[in-house]
Amino acid sequence: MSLRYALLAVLTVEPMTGYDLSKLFQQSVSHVWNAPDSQIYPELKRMEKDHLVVGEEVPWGPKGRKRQYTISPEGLQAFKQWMNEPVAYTPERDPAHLKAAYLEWATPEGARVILEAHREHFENKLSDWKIKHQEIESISNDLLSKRLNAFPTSQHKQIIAFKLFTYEGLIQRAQHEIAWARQGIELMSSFSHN
Amino acid sequence: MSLRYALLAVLTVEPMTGYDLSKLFQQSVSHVWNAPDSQIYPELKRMEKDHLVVGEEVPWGPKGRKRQYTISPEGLQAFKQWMNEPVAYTPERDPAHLKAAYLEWATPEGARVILEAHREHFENKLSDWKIKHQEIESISNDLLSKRLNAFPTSQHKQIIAFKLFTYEGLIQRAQHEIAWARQGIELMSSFSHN
DNA sequence: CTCAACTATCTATAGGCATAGTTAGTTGAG
DNA sequence: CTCAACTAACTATGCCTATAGATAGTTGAG
Repeated sequence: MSLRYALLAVLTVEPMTGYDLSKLFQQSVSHVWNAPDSQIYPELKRMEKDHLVVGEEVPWGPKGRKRQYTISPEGLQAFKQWMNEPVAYTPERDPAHLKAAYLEWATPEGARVILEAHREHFENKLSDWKIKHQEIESISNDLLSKRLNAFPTSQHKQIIAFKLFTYEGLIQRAQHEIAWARQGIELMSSFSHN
Repeated sequence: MSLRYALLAVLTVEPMTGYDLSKLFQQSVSHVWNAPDSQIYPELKRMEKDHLVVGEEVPWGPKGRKRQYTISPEGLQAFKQWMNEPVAYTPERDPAHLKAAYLEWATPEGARVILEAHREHFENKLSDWKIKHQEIESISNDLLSKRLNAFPTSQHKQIIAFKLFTYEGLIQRAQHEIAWARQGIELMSSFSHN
């Protein structure tokens, strides 16, 4: 159900088409909540049916048409309500730690590859999240600029602070995962050296 | 697809019924991979159809029957193969960080409640994971004892080391999440104090 | 003996999600 | 002018998962 609210969050900035939202998700929102377009289009339709957004056909070129979605007062209220509810935590389902618990079944090389891949995976994440953090700090992100413009200057500091806080959390998590993978690699070495 | 391998991992120790596996998941495996019984029973059937496990009806009391599953050579091979493949990372989908990025839409009290709940959620996890860690260290876990008995003593240190490594990672992650929530709570305070 | 708690298994339903297409119009470089 | 790249939107399929409930036998405390 979070997809719905992730979409509403973006639509608080300005009206957008499914395509716009899909691109935005690929570029930026997907760092915290990934969704392919095949999920976004039907969800927007459902949201329209539930009156959370208003869809409107707008021309695009001579013959083309596109559907632009605007958040409705009802949608804004639903979003605010969700924003004041505690997070719905999903049950633990961690493929990396599941596999780690049974590494004795892997060959030494296999275990090493798995741990190296873990490190690499989170090093990529780390670099993505650091870029996002930088973007927020320097307000070089288009969507953030627009968002800030819709709020009084007095609130800008807060809005930025929450986004930096979010990405700082992700950066720290990535660093933790990298450190953990390194521990595992060291553990492997300690086994092969005796 | 991880559920299948989580089940195989447990079945490497000894044959079990769906009920046994379901209880085990609730008590211990669910710390890394949660699954309700309604998922376990049909998955076991599918695994039997795929010849990864062999099901056998055994009597239970005077009239009762239960179905016990034994891992097959084919199942063991499939498990070992999975254990030598890199982890299949799922796309980012983090409800807590999604919400955190838009905390300016929550009321100050709402934001505080969300952050406190995050801290509490991971404090509960932390205590669960610490208990598991302790259990592994002292080998007071039944399943682990049985697992060790099936391996030569020379390998015990390694098997234990990997399990400790797994739970150490989870413990560190919980500590990171708790620290992050605290940072957020402090951030909230800094706003209300001026 | 009886009842509650537990063991054991399974069904149903609906939603979320991954993956892989399909169709049609637009735009800009060469 | 034409073609590739892009914009735009959607469909299909199947798996995975959440939640809820159904059914039947067993065991042990009192």
